Amino acid sequence: MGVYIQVLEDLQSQQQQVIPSEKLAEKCEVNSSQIRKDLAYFGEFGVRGVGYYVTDLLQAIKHFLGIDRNWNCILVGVGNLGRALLRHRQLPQKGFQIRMAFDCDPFKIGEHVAGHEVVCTRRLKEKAQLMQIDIGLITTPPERAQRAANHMMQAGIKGIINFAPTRIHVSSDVTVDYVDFSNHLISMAFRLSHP
Amino acid sequence: MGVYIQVLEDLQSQQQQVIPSEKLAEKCEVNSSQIRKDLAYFGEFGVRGVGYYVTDLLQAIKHFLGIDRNWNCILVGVGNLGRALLRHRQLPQKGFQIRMAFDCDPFKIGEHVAGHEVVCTRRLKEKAQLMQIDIGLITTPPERAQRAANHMMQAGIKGIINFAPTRIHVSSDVTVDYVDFSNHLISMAFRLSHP
DNA sequence: TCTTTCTTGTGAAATTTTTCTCAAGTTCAT
DNA sequence: ATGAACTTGAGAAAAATTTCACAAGAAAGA
Repeated sequence: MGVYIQVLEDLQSQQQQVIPSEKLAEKCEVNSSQIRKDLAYFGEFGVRGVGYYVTDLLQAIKHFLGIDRNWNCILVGVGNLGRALLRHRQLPQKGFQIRMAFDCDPFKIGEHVAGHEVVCTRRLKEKAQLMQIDIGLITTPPERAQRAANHMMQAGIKGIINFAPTRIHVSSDVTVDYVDFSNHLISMAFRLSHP
Repeated sequence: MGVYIQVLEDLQSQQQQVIPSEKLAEKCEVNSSQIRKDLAYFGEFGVRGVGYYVTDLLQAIKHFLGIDRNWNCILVGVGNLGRALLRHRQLPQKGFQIRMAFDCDPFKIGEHVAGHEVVCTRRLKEKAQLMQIDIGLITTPPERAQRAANHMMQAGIKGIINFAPTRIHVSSDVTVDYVDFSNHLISMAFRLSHP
């Protein structure tokens, strides 16, 4: 689904107004029926004999996905990955604002990264409750991930993205998503060794 | 599949010798039949009435996935994400060694990041061919991703992982994998807005 | 040895996802 | 107008994935 946005924004910046599912499929490297099914899922946006109006479609997809608004995020764990995310320009561009950064290392507390002061993780609840935070990003080492998740839950955060390579346990009203690049390398290793 | 490794390594470090699919399923948050199907796919590793021997299983999985060896990688694009990957300790630990780092920015060339000298991207072919490089990581801005891919193909690299948010075109003997965190944030936004 | 309790591996069933196909709507040249 | 060329939306078919259900093997106590 994210691919559609990527490709459509590209088309938009190239001033292309309309695109048929066949061409869009080519660019996204998927089957065109797939695209038509997906797009038909949230309304009739195509025009028969013509195709899809890029701008309208993009807006509709974004609305459907819930990214036609801003989302407040916080990050726990200011290591290499944490810093990369804090500095990543693409996230705010897509409506995901990292509002605060936390770490429990006294050497990091007080430091500034990409305009964010690093705050002690213990103060997460106190700080995060002042603002309505939607999403928490965990970029700690694996042994600290669960504690970070606990702090987030105490602050009422309902969506957690865990970049640490470990499972975490959360109450049933919290959604967790796991991200681990090593998986991509592993999958590549597998594909290269089974030609 | 990567989850299995994560959980099994955890069990191994806890000295647990045997685990039944039911318990493993719990920890991986998947169905136990699923696990048994997956594990049976590359041989009969379980023992009926007992379960799976953690160490043997782990070794078998790693062999099957092709990660019981080292893989030589290079990276193009020494930005925030590139630096995070270069410094990431987990990758070499799992057998993925980033051997060289390239960038086309004259200010970055010559700089050292986590023990890697940053080299001009134009010298990629010349440099990479000295060593047998298996996997190329693209962490450039999107507009430079295709060029990076071209350099990699010229150096005979058959596996590319593209972290840049754009599609790239490669010859049919090259495998590409796309990685984009914004997708995880988008998917989270979707789940939070459809409770 | 026999019985009870576990737990795997796997065929069958159920479910989900992907692809095929085509009627119906749109555009454009004539 | 009319016909030819396109393209969507959606039902049907096909393929892939996930789950169920249970025979058969293993362990342990009586």
